[in-house]
Amino acid sequence: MRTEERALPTAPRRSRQSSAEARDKALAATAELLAEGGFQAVTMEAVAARSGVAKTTLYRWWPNRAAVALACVSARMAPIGDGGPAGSYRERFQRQLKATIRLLNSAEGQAITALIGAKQTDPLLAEAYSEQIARPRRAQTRMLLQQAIRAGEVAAGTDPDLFLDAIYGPLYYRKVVSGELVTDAFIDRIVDAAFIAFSARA
Amino acid sequence: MRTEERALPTAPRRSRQSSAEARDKALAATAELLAEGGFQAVTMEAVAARSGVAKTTLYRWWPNRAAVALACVSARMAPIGDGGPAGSYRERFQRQLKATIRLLNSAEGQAITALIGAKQTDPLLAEAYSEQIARPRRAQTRMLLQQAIRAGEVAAGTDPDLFLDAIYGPLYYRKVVSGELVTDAFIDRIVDAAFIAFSARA
Amino acid sequence: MRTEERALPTAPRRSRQSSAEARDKALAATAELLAEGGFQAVTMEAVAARSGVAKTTLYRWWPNRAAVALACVSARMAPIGDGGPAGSYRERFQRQLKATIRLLNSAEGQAITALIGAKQTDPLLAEAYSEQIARPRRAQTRMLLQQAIRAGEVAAGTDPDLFLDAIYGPLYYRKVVSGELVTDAFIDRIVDAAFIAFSARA
Amino acid sequence: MRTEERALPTAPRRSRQSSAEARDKALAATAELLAEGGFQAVTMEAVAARSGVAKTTLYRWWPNRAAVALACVSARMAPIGDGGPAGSYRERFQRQLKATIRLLNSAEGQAITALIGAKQTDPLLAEAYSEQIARPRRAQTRMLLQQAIRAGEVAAGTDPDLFLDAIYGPLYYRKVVSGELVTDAFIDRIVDAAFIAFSARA
DNA sequence: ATTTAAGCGAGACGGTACGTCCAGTCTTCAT
DNA sequence: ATGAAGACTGGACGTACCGTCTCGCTTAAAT
Repeated sequence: MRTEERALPTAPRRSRQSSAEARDKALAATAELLAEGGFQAVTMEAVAARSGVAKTTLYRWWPNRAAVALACVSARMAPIGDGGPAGSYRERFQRQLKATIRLLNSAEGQAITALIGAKQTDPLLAEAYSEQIARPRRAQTRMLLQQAIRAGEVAAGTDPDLFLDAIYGPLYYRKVVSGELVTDAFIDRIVDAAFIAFSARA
Repeated sequence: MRTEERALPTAPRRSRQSSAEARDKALAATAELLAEGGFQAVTMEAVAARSGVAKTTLYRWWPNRAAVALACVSARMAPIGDGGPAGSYRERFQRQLKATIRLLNSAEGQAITALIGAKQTDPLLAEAYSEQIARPRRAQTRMLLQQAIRAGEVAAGTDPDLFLDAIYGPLYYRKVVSGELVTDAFIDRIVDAAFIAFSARA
Repeated sequence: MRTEERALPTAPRRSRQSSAEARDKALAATAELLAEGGFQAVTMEAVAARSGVAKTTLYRWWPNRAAVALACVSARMAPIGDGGPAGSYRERFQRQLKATIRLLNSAEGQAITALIGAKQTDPLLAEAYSEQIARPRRAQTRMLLQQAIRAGEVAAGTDPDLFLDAIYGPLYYRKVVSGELVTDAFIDRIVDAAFIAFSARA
Repeated sequence: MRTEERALPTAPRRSRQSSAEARDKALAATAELLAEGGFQAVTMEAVAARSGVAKTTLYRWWPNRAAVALACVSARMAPIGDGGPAGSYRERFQRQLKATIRLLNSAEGQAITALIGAKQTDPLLAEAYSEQIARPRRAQTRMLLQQAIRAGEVAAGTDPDLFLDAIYGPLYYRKVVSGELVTDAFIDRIVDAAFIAFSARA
């Protein structure tokens, strides 16, 4: 079960009907290319050829291939769940992180890590990633944390970003930096550790 | 992709003087290019032009530009310190992480994060990165952790990789994924949390 | 970088104007562009942007950029003079050719030679050029020649086109084909030669 | 712009073999394209596609499509004849001009007039045209004229360029500027006129 | 002392993709 | 219902690097 679906900050404000059509065709083709060959396969030429949208039009709307891929991922990425209503907040976080790693391991997730990779050398992409991917997801997880704090499972004065980085950090670190497999057991123990360190009684 | 240089095919290795010379010139040029324009500037053409080493020769030793950059960084990166002898192991870890983030924030660090970015879509580079950068550093930090365990500051049964990912994960997460600034206070608190969660008495 | 679509410019100001008004504005803009950057600068996009006339409207009136430039030149080109009343017809022709070469050397003349260039690969433009530029001018010079014939300076049976091509040909040849400078002395001698060859006594 | 291939730097003792091969293939494809669709059809993309030579390589040797077409025409254009040995010099010039107009009316000639057109707005092409097409042909016709002068058919003091422009000018004028048909009779009469105007007795 | 071939510089080559410009067409919307 | 605004497809442009491929040259090792 999902919480209420928040609209992503993508507000397609278009004044031309056909522009939305071209945009949709382009993003659909991008999604196909992502699924087939990953981020590498998302070249402007390929998107243009696949979608029937002229390259000129692609460049009218996005400055480069990373922006296209980002728009595609951002538009299609399922919103983060709240881990369901059942169980403790510790368990809900564990479910949330497991959902996250499943997403990152999917074909769509390959696009996300590729975008994280690409933004290391592209400040504009980094900014766009923050706005469209990182911040919305962080906002959602922060809400769950605040509930956990109100429920007394996490200490009252806990810095939300510190806590969330403490649990999401190891996950992304393994996925993006060290390349080690992220197991459910790893997630359980990382979340356990955070709930110990930031427990109300600590 | 191979880590350092490729093995020469023939056993009777004629140690030609200039091969090492060409390799050194190439890496020196790479270091300059990294400093000047980051990883983006390290193209095979630029390295060849800058170093006076023929492109052919570069490809004889490295399969692509990422491998060259990796060899350069790997050769020049200072080994991780052990945090110095003074103070508790908690403090030594904090010093070690602060040294790490200073490295990542340097010009050389831009190359490292760029390589982490590039390896998201290049499995051979990912493997080479693991071999040359990640594993050696992890081995060093694991030794420090084992000392901390022997000293009783960390619980005896602690999984070293779990503990180390718990402290390095948030650091790299901020640097590579979220892009937020990594402050000394953040490091202190992350390490504090890990020492609480994995303390001997837990 | 923009994530979704780039911002559309605001405040679309639309006001209707008469067709003649649009045509005049377009030709005025064309004249400016011709003066600034020659025929190369006369693109439909540039004329539209400069004049405030929509590209659609330009295409309603002219089939392509060459036609626009031609219309501009044709509308603004001073009619050929008759060399003034004074002197012999030989001298009047010499004055007329000198005026022609001065025109061709002017900024407007650059447009004319560019149009002559463009019509080599554009039959419609070639036809339009003939109608609007070549024929009217030839008609004027033919009248002068007929006067010269009546005055006895040129032989009675002279084919007008042959005579006129004999004097205008070398001028345009130098200007358009060989690129050599056309001096007043060259014109004098070419006209002299024609008057010798086609003199009444020949 | 360079005429044929760009000057190799120093020490061109490198294998010119492969470069000549690519050059030949490119020019052969260009000739086909010229024959099929005229100068318009000679695009770098088309030459590359047709010849199997990479676009990069085309740009290595020629700066733009006009230069390619020029190199093609220049390499394949038959040298001007001397009009054959028989008859008077007047007749030899008439034969020479008739051969010239036949050339200009051929498929190859379309390329020449198109190049003359293109050079109106491309100074580098204009220079290359002069060097490779105009000057060599003028040198040949000037030799014939000098023989005519020595033979007493043309006055001794005649300026060669003036005489030659007087006969070639009307030909090119009709072909390039006015678009009128150039008949054999027209050529005969133009040459007659020049021989009258510049006759030894004049 | 003479081969001999590995390693080298130089750089041309076929390619892929880039990002841009402009052409000419088509749709929408305001007046 | 006209015409300005401007989005669209499409073709070609000229550039940057890629990774591959001869070439000859140099020189150390093995004769």
